[in-house]
Amino acid sequence: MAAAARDRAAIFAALGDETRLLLIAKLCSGQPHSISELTLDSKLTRQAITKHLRVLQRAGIVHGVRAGREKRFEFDPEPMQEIKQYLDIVSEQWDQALARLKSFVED
Amino acid sequence: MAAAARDRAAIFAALGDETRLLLIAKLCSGQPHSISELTLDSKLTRQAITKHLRVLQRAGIVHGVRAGREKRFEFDPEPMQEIKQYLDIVSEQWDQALARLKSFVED
DNA sequence: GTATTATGCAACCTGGAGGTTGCAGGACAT
DNA sequence: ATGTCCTGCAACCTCCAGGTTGCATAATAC
Repeated sequence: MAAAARDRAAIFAALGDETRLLLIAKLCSGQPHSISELTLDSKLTRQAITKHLRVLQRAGIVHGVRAGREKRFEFDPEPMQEIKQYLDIVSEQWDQALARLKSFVED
Repeated sequence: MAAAARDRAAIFAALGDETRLLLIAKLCSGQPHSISELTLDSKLTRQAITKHLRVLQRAGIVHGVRAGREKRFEFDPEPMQEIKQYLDIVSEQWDQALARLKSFVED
């Protein structure tokens, strides 16, 4: 279950695009949105939005559900939790390093 | 101070590479490392590592300090804190959305 | 049945990310 | 003073991310 470095890098990479962050902002508010709806809020083509959604889906951040002739995408919180844990670990290591440095100086 | 979406995307993009995550892992443990030292742990060229360090530096995650003939890089925690806050906001929005859905169903 | 709407697929283009090699220059040891 | 070590710069290569256009197809509306 403990995601490998590759997986984390993939999640970060999926978040490393402004358009995709905007898509996440829309989808994490609860309501699923179809591709066409998401395209309306953007200056890009429907195909571009589709590709961005695929990137997010491959990272596990969203998933699509067929609903008749349209495909609704909804948010998936697990990957964000995963990298949040990772950021916590890094911060903790850094804080411990600072603490060691401080106690060394005070000796 | 409140980072724009572009800045966050840049930070995420900088973290979206396995090699750079490894560099961060080394540097967040406290001790600064020179480019040559960091190259030894990798299968890549010194130039490749240099480029990765520049990407991290442009995102504000590390900074380099000249020390004689070598340049030591050290970790910088602010950007990670920044995106951690962002992830908290997204999670909170999602939780609130779930809560609204739950209370709606229970009516 | 026909028109419209939502999506999928494929080809294509462009720029930049990631990587290498080669050379030049500053700093250190002896 | 000379050789060695660490770094910077520049040119180059390859490949894929991001974006577009055009056409095909399934589902809804009328």
